[in-house]
Amino acid sequence: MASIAGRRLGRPFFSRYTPDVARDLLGCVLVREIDGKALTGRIVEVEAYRGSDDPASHSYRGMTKRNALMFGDPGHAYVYFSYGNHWCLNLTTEGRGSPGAVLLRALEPIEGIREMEKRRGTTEARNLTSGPGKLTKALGIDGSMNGEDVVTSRRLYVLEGEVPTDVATSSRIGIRVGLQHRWRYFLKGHPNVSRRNA
DNA sequence: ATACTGATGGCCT
DNA sequence: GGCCATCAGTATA
Repeated sequence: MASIAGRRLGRPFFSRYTPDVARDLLGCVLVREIDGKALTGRIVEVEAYRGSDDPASHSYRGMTKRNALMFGDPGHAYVYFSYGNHWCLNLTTEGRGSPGAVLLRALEPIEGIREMEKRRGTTEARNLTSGPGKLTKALGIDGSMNGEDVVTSRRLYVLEGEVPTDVATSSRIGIRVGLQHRWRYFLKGHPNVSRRNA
């Protein structure tokens, strides 16, 4: 395995303006250790959600039981259940009281591909982790990971990667409000992003 | 290629 | 009760 992965991302990385954190997560490597195996993937698509004036963000209507992690310390996993079927993984950002999180939308599988195929029930490489619900299923991430501190955790963390050269932005996907913010960041033309166009 | 739709459950009004 | 930060399948072209 080529050593494209470096140090673990620390608290200061996540303690910044959410769109900046989102963009800088591209190229980094998400690591999930489960059952003695490492499942890893390069982050190729993310979205930023933040503040009380972004109607697309869970934090828009103030703190609730579900979204409390967005208001808490940066560098924690915020995992929520979506559409009755899927788990979505976010990493919290900014500082205590300034709500924000980055939704991880797609990975390029690196390590543990066989295991991911088993968990996803497909061997189609392009389809393995090309969506927020798909990547959590491939990596065995569910509500039990909610609140995990990715700065200290041994089960879930992020390593520095190569800084990508071809980053594109767009409106966020699957929402009907807050479209003015171009807070989706992805690697242009990458085969594992969740949508080919836009 | 795009378009729709059922599955399925928690959250919020 | 309505609305989702989704996905896989089916239908239509």
